[in-house]
Amino acid sequence: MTPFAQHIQSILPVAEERIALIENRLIEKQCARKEHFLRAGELAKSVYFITSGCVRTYIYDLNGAEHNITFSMENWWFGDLQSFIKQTPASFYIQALEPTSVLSIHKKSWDYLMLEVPEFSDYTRALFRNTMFAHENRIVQNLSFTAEERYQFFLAHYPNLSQRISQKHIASYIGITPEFLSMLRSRRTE
Amino acid sequence: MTPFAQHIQSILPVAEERIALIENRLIEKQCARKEHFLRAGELAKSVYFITSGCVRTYIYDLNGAEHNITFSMENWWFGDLQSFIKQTPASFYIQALEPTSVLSIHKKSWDYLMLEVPEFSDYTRALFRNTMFAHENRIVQNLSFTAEERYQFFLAHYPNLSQRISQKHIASYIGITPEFLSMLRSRRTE
DNA sequence: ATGATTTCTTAAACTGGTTTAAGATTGGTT
DNA sequence: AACCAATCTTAAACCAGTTTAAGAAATCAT
Repeated sequence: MTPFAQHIQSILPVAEERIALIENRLIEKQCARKEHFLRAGELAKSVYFITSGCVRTYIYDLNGAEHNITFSMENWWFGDLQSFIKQTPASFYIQALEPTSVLSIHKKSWDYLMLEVPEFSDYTRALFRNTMFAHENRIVQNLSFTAEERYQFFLAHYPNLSQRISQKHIASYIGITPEFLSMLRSRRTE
Repeated sequence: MTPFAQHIQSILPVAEERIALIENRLIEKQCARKEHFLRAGELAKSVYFITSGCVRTYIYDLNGAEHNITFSMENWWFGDLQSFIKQTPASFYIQALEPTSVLSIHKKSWDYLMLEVPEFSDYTRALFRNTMFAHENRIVQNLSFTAEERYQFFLAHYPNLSQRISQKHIASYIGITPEFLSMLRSRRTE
């Protein structure tokens, strides 16, 4: 069984020949480190499932500073979903942090599967629900955790990622400067 | 047509007799100002659609300070969805800010409708997707906006709410103290 | 209406996190 | 191996937002 099929099975049980209907629509693609899958202003024509590597999704604020919104790694989907679903211009940049291999699905295939393969719409409903919960938890943390607590939570919940991603990017993700993160870390190990 | 039926129609087209199947499962309920629909630790047995009034969803942090996570008003659903869907203990408190009338749906009715009424599962998929997008936008704002920008965004996007809700609660929602919000406001009108 | 309670404002002292800057360390490229 | 660029660290000055406190204004209950 492919990693993608295993992933679907981990979310909800689907017969293998039905999974094949989905996999037929996926297209393999590679991106080198630092290459972009998407830039703000473009139209998101696909979303992507990572088979190896990792990416960051980020924006620029009004002062031109970058803010990392999400990291994604193996067996996660990524993409600018609002742009993809509504077919409006993207607000996110998405960049490979490592050489990254993905399975991409085009909007036309997505719409086809949503109509014709009920298992796919069940699967995406579960994905969206999980994402909604994850986002809700992150909002709660942003409102009620200190910088140090957000950093500890990140370490505890994404131990793999914290090895693979530079502190600069982690700092941006939890909403602090790299200098302050460096200070938090030295304070911890003293 | 009832306000609830109108609401569904505004999300996706559904035949009126199918909407009736959903409405049959809804139960009217009232809460006085300051009463709670739910408390952290309880099991969320229902979620609620507001026909009049408004509520706040909030948590306590480790220091015992409250943080408002969401406000909800007419034609919005509210509830601790993670508790409701997963049937785990709630992490949120939900309190009426005004005398509030709701239509509640019990978990058993929800599960029934999800299985037996495809229009309902389509409708909830759309709701979840919209909520996911709204949460994503809020995360972006929390990372990239200043307190003043978050306040201006709140005023622009929820003009009704900002009339009905105390500044203390708005301050908590945007993640600042009431004193600092008061200062921002006086600075603006100078 | 009246008093009691909660909310809002103002202001001074304070703190968590930023900015600036410069040096040390790591990593990528040839 | 050696260079160049990017990342990480440290530290001092700084600022956005908090804390504390006390008075003014609005809201609530009787």
